[in-house]
Amino acid sequence: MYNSFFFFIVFTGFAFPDWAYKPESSPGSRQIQLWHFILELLRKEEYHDVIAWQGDYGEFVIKDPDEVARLWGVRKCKPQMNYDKLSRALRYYYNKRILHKTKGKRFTYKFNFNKLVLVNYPFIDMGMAGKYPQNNMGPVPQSAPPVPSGGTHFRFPPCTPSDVLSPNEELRSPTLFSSVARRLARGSVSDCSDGTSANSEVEESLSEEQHRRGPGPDIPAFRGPPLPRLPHEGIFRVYPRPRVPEPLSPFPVSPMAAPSGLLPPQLSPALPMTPTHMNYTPSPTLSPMYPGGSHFSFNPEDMKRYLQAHTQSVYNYHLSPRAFLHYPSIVVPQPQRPEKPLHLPPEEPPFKFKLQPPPLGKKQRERPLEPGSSTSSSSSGVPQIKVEPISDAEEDEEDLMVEVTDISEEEDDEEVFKAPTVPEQKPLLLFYLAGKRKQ
DNA sequence: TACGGAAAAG
DNA sequence: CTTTTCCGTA
Repeated sequence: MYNSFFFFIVFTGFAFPDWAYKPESSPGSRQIQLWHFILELLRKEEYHDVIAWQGDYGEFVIKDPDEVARLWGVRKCKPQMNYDKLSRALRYYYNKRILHKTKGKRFTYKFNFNKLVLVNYPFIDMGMAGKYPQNNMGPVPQSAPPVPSGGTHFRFPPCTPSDVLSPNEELRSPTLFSSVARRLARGSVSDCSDGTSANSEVEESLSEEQHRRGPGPDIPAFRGPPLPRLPHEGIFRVYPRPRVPEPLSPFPVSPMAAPSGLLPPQLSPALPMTPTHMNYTPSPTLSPMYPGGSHFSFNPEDMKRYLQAHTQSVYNYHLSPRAFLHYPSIVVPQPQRPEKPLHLPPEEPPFKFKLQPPPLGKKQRERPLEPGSSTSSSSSGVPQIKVEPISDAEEDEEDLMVEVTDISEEEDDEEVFKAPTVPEQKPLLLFYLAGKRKQ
């Protein structure tokens, strides 16, 4: 049922923005993208002197810009690559929300994903864990996502999502998700593919991982054994039971590994200065995720709350709902509004919005009309709008927004609605969709 | 050092 | 589309 998808997603913290789903290497995938490359370097301790997690959660510092640029150049077969160019590419991620700059800190950028999934789903292996158990010295950067390495793959709990969420709680739209499927096919990956010596370092280590067979504690993330129907599942892994933190893991201690009493403290280290704004944070005892024993416990009520909170946080952290869209059958529960149908009337948004022009890149500004584009229904009709919360001067303005994308038609993204995060326990969210355009 | 426009490339 | 390349501005 759709539930399995949804459940899986929620459960595994699959609510990453779509960019986070691109597999490191998948057949037919495209060229590797910079953000992914950065992630690769970050998870390998051999590059810790060049680039490493540092600072706030999700923050990383490029210690040696020239080297990073060089490596990138090697990977992309662009010998002329330099930090200036690389950084330009990085800046293009700002609007995409993949990254943002940590102002005041030189060469420091921050990934936009952590707050949510990583914080709430510490047991998910995003592939950030190093594969080199030895050598973990130094203080663990809190900036690194909590990634216990090793562990079993997620399994659906004994109860189905429907046990937790009633149908009407779903935010569901068949058309909405229709286009999603095709996106699944999109890959992103890597290899310059020439296999030349040029791809040395990074490539080499990657290859090593990539060619490794069979799931193991050290399996590189992004490549776990595939679960049926979930092409990307390899990206994340769930750790149902406590494990000993891996030395190399960015995190000193895996939240999951700790005894219940320690859980709370351990969850936070990852996000020291960044408030989570969760309406509900699963406690060791309450959280269905908590591996109090060897298995999950699923208290319907808790689960329900958990899921709701999670979903809410997904939006709060502006992880684009697009993430959900990858799964045609998934549905998003409406946070804090369990009993109501999800479709919010566009006319009555739960929040105050400030209309803002879409973060158009120049590309959108000047969009030559395309003759004969059958799919271009969007251009004329629905205006693209981006809504931004009026008030929310948070330290993390961006992260506090709710972002919604409408994909009623094709795939796409850019029409984004943002709603302010509702502090405390207000009902949150969401979104809804409006027109969208094809990119 | 950082940002972002422009245009080109793949 | 994403990234590369170039560049003016702050």
